[in-house]
Amino acid sequence: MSEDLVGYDVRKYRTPDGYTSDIAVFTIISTEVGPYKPPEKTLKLMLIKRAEKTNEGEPNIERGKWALPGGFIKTEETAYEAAVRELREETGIEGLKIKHFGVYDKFGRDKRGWIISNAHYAIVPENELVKRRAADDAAEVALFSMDEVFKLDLAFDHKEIIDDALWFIRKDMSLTTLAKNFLPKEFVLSELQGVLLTVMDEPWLKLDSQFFRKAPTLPFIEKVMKDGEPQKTNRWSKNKAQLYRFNDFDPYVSIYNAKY
Amino acid sequence: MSEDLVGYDVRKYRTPDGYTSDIAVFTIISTEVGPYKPPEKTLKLMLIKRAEKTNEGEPNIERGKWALPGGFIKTEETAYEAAVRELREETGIEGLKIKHFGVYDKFGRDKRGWIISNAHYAIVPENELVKRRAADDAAEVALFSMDEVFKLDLAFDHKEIIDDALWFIRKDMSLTTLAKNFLPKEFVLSELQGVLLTVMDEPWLKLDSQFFRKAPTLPFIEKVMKDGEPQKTNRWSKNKAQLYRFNDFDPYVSIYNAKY
DNA sequence: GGAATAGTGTCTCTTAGACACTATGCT
DNA sequence: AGCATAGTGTCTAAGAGACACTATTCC
Repeated sequence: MSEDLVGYDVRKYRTPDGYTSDIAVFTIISTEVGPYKPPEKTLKLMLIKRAEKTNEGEPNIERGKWALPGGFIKTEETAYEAAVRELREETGIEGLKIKHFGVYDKFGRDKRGWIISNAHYAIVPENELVKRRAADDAAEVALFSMDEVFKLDLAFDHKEIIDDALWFIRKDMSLTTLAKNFLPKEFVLSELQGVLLTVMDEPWLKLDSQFFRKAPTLPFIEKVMKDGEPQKTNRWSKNKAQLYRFNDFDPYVSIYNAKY
Repeated sequence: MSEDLVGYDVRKYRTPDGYTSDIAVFTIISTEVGPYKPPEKTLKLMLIKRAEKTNEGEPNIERGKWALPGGFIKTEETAYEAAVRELREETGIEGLKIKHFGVYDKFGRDKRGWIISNAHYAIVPENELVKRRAADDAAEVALFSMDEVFKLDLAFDHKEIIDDALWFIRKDMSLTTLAKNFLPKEFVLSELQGVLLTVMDEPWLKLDSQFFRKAPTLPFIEKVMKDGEPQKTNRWSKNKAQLYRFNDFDPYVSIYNAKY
């Protein structure tokens, strides 16, 4: 502690015992259900199984339980930078959407002392997940659907953090173009529909005729064109389908002129 | 630090030197412009002037500059609880809307060491602000309009925090019923219009005929009734105006079915 | 032809947006 | 009467929602 801090009552203003970043890594996994059919999509969360022993051979805290990847923040690093670094260390992936969504600082949440955790969520396109690998004190890495996650024995207060992460993902999926982080650069309307349906539950998304009419008019996506010709693919169907991409339009909505 | 933490490299995983809460206290001040006229409303922020000396007589850090109220978090307290406590200590007000919106943990933001700040915003209805008083190391308290705030010499990285707070207030005003925290329990449509206009800038809000037609249909406000009769007031006009209140409806919007 | 994906045609009903108009009450 | 606030009447055009219909391609 620097000398300027003398004069503050240490008993009253205790400094934290640790400062960490945790990351809820989400992806949407496509399960092929047959040729020329859009695959089923499921939202999955990456968790690691905590090792039995630390690197020093001591019994690890919360050993054997499933936990969010994360760890202590290094000197001269912010919580966000630590999240980026840890995601790279534990999965080998870079350049992803990472967002800070909360602070968990309740005394007693970690038995080792007053440990403050900064919670982030990250979105990984599924094709990037191939090269993931366990690291450091992580014994095992696995993907779970949300149903499965809440049946697990989770470490620390990670159940609460995951609950909150899910809430933020749903909110940001509705209010921002977060969906683009789950999709390839160029995609087909049924892929967008599939991603939205893994998280949102609005009737017009399910009715094809409504969705296919409305979606092309959304101001934040546009047809992929090449030499003046619209580009199409038959990735998922016998019939060719138009490719779309997200543009830079920044949507803004308000409850005061929404539909209800 | 508890014994379970031995084994972690202290040079690599430095613990923070301090953990604080800062609060951006907003209010909307009405300036009377004449009898039977709706008052002009202005968004204001409460700031305190940092004292020249600490309680111990030492020269204070960032002395003389204007700063957000806040302070160190006590043992076994969360950042949110500290914000509630500090707002009470510095203004004498309780039971307000307080929301955490960010963490400021960049190394070097405070010259005393690695001090992490949890930023909150709070909304105060203007009539509550009468009883405010300076406290602790605060020499002076004052309200500033946003124009004035950004001309001041602000302490630490508080300019950045205030910028962000303003962004969150605007967003939450559009997306939640935050406006109700600026209004009395029962209000008149022109009051709601005034509050929204201090922060938002949408054309239909300014056009009376559109606003007065649309607002009564919003699902989250309702007419105040008494004995089956709609309650009216002539608080602001010669003509009697209908009173409204917020109900418990929780609005939900999405960019995918909004208007553009 | 059959089956599946990817759309389009057309109708109805509601709402946004614009602008003129009425209602009330104080001076 | 004049003026200010607080609304309402009425028209037009755009969009939501529903359902039937077409288009393409593989088997």
